[in-house]
Amino acid sequence: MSNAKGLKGRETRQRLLRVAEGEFALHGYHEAKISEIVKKADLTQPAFYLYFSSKEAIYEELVRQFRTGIIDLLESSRIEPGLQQREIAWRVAFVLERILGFLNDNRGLTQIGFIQHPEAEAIKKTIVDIVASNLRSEQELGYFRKELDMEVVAHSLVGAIDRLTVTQLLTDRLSPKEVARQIVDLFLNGLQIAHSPE
Amino acid sequence: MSNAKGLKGRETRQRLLRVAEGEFALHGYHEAKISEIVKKADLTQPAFYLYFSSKEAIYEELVRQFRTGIIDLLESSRIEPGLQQREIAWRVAFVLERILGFLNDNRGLTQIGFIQHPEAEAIKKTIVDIVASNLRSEQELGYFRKELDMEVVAHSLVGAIDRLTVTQLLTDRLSPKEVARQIVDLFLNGLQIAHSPE
Amino acid sequence: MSNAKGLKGRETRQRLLRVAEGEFALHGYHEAKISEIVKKADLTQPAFYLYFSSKEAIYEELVRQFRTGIIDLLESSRIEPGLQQREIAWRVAFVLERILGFLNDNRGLTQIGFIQHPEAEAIKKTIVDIVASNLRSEQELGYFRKELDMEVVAHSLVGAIDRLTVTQLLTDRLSPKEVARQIVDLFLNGLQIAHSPE
Amino acid sequence: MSNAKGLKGRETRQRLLRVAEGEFALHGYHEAKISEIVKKADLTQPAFYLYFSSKEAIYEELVRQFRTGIIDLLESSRIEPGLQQREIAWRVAFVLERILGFLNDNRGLTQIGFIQHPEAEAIKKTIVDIVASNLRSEQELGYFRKELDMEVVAHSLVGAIDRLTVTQLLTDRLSPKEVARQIVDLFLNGLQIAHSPE
DNA sequence: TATGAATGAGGGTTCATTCAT
DNA sequence: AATGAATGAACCCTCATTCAT
Repeated sequence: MSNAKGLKGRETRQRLLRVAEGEFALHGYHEAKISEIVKKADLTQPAFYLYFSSKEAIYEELVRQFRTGIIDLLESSRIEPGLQQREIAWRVAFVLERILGFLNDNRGLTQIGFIQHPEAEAIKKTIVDIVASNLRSEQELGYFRKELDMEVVAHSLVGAIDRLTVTQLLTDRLSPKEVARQIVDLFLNGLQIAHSPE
Repeated sequence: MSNAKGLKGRETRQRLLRVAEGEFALHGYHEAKISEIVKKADLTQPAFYLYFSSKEAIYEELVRQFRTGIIDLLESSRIEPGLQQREIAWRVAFVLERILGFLNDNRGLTQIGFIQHPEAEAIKKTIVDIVASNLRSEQELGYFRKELDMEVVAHSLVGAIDRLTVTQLLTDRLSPKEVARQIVDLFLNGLQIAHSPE
Repeated sequence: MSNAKGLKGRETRQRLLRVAEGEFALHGYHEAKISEIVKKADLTQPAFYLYFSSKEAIYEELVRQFRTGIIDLLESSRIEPGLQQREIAWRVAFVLERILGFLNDNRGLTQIGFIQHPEAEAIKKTIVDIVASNLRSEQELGYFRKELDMEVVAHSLVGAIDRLTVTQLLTDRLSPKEVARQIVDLFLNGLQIAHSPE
Repeated sequence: MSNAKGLKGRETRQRLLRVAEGEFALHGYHEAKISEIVKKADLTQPAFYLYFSSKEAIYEELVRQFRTGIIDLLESSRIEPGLQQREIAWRVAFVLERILGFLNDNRGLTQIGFIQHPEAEAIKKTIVDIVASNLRSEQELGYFRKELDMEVVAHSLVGAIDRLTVTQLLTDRLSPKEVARQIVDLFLNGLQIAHSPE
């Protein structure tokens, strides 16, 4: 329950977090068992409660780790104004790649905080807000079509990220860079062949 | 376990299914309690087992209802070839609207079979396959850009549907028709203002 | 609960008894399920209670059938006095064969009333009493050795019958006649080669 | 499930085994309740599952204890060849007394493993095999009558042991020694007064 | 004579959590 | 910093039995 200051204590705590991450990611909150976590961490059940006050507490801590990570990333990725039209694609792709890279590098946390936890909804909402705000800036600068509702677009983007993360990234089918490229191409240019509006 | 033939039996069974749908949708599989389901259905626990062999069995039946519904819908929505370029948007929007309408009309089932059940992943994959196959037909007919990987596009589309369903549809913010319109506009035309390719 | 007088009723009752005999014999009292009995008798559960007041009631009735049968048999088999020494073996073998024949012809009842029911102990005790009484008569007439405790002998005899019934009779390895012959030979003459007591 | 290593744990485990032995012996498998066992062992139900994985598991362990005990006893009791005719009776009586002593000293286990468990049949078969093999040796050495089927004799002997254990031993009517003496006398010499075969 | 529908009572088992050391 | 031992609180499920028709 205390943050146990000694070195050994800190290590044990980390071990529990890492094992728990794996178990939660794999089985979900309910099917993940404290008994299994401590066994894999080479500890007894009471020891668990030396470091975390409850099963929920460690789960929440993992969610917090995810949220902090992703939010920090997004905050530091605001696209500065004043870009040229053609630079935008590059810039957006770059930000997207960083996000996907983060998800890819933190698969357990992603599974927990981006997919299964009830709060995933809230986290996604936060992302959507940031993205939508970015998009609106560009829109006002005349880069994007005026008639689009940028909140809907942002939700769609997050949806695409979600699905492609689960099906391509976490299954090692595509790299973050490749996924980013395809999303950007699709979202910027759409499906249809541009028909010269004469 | 048996399908109890009389009229009353059938009604009771339906009542259990409807109540269970609500409970599972609201609380998820584990937090949903048989005791609560039967209480809301005005029955005792043993009565439950007259109609379903286990908690899992009724959950699976609900998932099956969802899958059957959505798959049937998709199968009957294949876009026939030979459309004009500008008809496509209409047609796609129409199909999309039907899908969103189904999700909207079956909120409990959607929550269970499209979001929370492990098999949701498989169901989405099936949808993706059908959609991708449709898209590739159009692509070969020259309507869509050759350089797009239609599987990735299909995943993105499903992701967008997923997110917009949860955030707009199930929260009564937008109607199926409106969501469909926006998705189609975004996916067909993209974000950027078409720059006349001189 | 009533003895249901009509013909059809009597038939149904018999069917239930026969099916129950099989189920109880095969699975024992607790593992035998009313649901299974009625299913095999092509009836519904409430119908069962038209003929028997409870699960225990039908079980007891079967035990009663067994006890009545075997006791009647024994009562009618008292060995009349005045036999010659060498006739005794024949006579005893005959009685034994009848008993074994009864057990063999009523396998289900035997399993229930002779092996598994708590009252089997009492039934065996009754048999032992009758047999011991018979044996003591012969003993007093000078046919059997004076130093033997006939109650112990009777218990041993019943034990032999028990085991040989289960292992030889009910498995169709030996016939009642053959089992009777061997038991009589063993119990009358013993294992050892008679050493002429010079 | 685990063998809980500390001293206290081992004691608790033994307590559970002893209490369970009594309950199973008295009521049989189905009527014996875990709730009653733990109450008599001064524990709560979950504690039971610290030591045994299920109700069946502890029952099986008791059966195993019985089987191991009796088989070990029998294995160490093979009658060595080369005995004089008149020593045989002594020797057989001694072995029998040991067996009956074991049954007498382990009444709960005997009830469970020798009487009520389905496997009792198999255990008895094992005993019969060992006994029959012993008997056949003596028979070949000319001590016992050639015309006897020793398997049948062995079954009869086990039957006698069974019945006399239940009716005399477990009811404190006769001692193991006395029961052994009577069985040996009966089985070796038979009922009839040896008629000098002149 | 029989059935469709339902229930009361109880049983085994699991799991997060705590006490005492 | 950690463990052996134990528990409170639930939950799913089964089965004999009954009600109403």
